[in-house]
Amino acid sequence: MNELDEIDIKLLKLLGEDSNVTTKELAGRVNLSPSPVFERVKRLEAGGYIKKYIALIDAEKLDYGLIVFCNIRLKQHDKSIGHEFVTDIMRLNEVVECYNISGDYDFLLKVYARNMKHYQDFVFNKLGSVKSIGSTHSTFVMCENKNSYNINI
Amino acid sequence: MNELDEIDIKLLKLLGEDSNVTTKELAGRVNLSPSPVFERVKRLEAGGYIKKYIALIDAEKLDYGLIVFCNIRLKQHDKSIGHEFVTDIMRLNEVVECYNISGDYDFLLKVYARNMKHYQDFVFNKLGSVKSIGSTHSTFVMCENKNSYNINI
DNA sequence: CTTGAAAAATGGAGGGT
DNA sequence: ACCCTCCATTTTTCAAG
Repeated sequence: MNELDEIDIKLLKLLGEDSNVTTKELAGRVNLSPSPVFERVKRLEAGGYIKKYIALIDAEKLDYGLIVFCNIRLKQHDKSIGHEFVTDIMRLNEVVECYNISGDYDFLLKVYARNMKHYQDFVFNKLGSVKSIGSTHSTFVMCENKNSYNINI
Repeated sequence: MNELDEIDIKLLKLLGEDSNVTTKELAGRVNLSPSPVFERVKRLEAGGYIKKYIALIDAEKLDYGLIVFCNIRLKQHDKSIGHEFVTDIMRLNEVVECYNISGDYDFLLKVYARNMKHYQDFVFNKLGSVKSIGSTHSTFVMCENKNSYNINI
């Protein structure tokens, strides 16, 4: 699969906002019949343009109302320490996202916690036992103004 | 809807990772028949535990391979300036996420750009024309090690 | 891309524990 | 209150044109 035309882009946009639409509905939106739309979507899936389909779960409803961005500086910067850090961090289910970043810190984590007490416990007991960590700096989210989960095309 | 039992949590977990599973498949995973599973999922949707279903689009495939976390400090901190900033920022389609945060900066944006040149253009021309912004600080993502998009329960 | 038809999933009725 | 089996309807999926 090489190039996407405008209809493919439109389909990606629509599915990126709501994947529960029927092929029929999608077809109506792009002025085609269901079959070609079905084929296009399958092609977008096979080509890796659509990675997967997920349900978005409301973290607040599950009493995980606190979002924290946790900056992390490693003790050392060789490859094995970095790899060790990532595998350690992957096991922590409070960590939803992990990025290797430029700047003063090495990694940025997005963390979901129930409350401050829970976050404190996370930092002291869970991060505290990850040996590759040098120091951390937490930035607390006061309000999530926008999260589209996808590129806006 | 008040309490979730273990089966509901399991269903949320499964759907949060892959929402393309059939009710039958889900039923097998939680050792129930399709009907009660179907009813539970509908209850989870109606109760707001499942916010929506989306397709995850591969940004790199669409030539948006650069992720930047952009910290923003406002000029002033009254409510109307904050509101003005958020509405201005919402219009920028490079901005995927926007958080009101604690600390040295007021907002944290997650930005998708095609490349450095595009990001430079975004900062100078798009952020540059948002009057409420005082200063910015960009942190570039070198590697996205993990992104589960959902709470890990 | 269209039509059209087989296969499968959804979503509900009715009954049982 | 919760679950099950069964069935009509809708949707998906895949031919052939």
